[in-house]
Amino acid sequence: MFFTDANMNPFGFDVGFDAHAHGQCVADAMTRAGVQCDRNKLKFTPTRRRVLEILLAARCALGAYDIVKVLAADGLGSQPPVAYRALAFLVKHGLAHRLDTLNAYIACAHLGKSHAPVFLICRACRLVAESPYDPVAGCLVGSASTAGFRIERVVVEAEGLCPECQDTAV
Amino acid sequence: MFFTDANMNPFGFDVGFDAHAHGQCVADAMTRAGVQCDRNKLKFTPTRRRVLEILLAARCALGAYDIVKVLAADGLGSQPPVAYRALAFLVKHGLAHRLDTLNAYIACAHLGKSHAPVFLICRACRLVAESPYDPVAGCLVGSASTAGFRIERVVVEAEGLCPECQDTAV
DNA sequence: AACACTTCTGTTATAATATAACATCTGTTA
DNA sequence: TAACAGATGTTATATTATAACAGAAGTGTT
Repeated sequence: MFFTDANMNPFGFDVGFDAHAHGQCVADAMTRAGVQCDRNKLKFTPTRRRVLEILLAARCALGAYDIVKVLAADGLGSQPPVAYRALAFLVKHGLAHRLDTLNAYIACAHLGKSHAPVFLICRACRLVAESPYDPVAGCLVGSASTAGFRIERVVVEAEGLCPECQDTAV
Repeated sequence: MFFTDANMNPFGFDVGFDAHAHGQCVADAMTRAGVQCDRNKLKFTPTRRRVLEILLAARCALGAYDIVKVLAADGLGSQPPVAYRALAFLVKHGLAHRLDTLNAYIACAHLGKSHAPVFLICRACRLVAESPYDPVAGCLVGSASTAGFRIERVVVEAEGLCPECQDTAV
């Protein structure tokens, strides 16, 4: 796993689901997601549930078509729009994130907290560490708005190798 | 244009080619690119030249297939790999950048200086401001390496509206 | 219950982005 | 000149994403 200190590093990165009973962790996250949807009067439908479950279980970034395959195997819709719609819902409501540098999706590791996330992405195993606070965005927003630019979204993604992959990967 | 103070804001963003004789500016940038290629023993072939010229002239982010269309009109290769190869060359050697949030490409606004760029991207007009220094990366790299993660590349892209587009765009 | 309304689902088709693979050409160097 | 590395041209295909429309399911109103 990435970090030893209670799964956190000083910067606040959190791998989310590692070095523990993962099944329980997924279940907990699903419960929290359900509560959050209820509170916000969002419909946590079977497809949306299942897609979040798939992302949580995977622990690493999945492409939309990876999701399509699993859904099809499950007997849920087997066409791309089914997965894309569920992913759009999850991303819109902060239950998952899209990684623009990978064209991939990952479950949110900080459910419930509003945040502009920062990612560390291992290019070998695709494991992703997510930090909930974004020092960059803060800095950028102030500076850009001084210049008259109105920032709506900041993407910060760092690619590299996680400790596990540094020996084996090229 | 974005910034009034000599085309720079306090953060260092630079739109590169605005509010001036753009043709001359493109020509200058092409010359600098040529010099840089010579110095590094890189082959600045006609297709590569032309693609950089197209990006410089456009001033905003272009998709690979925008390039393909122009190349085809020029009688240079008309198939996608022609454009992708030239873009790969330009990006690899720092003459252009890829914007991962847009799947688009833009000429480098800071030729010759090695830099990990930060972008402000207007989602309406696709004009892009580029900062050559990356305070984020510095911060991230230190923190991530403490955690054992080896960062190889950091992507920082802020999307929003430039001053020109804030009134007209939704 | 019947209705209008909105949202979600299922499906077909297609758009947009990107690369694999291979033959050929070109310049450089031994 | 032969051998090599790298650049180009071309065909085909992979990968990622969305448009469009019909139908089903929930919600609220009369």
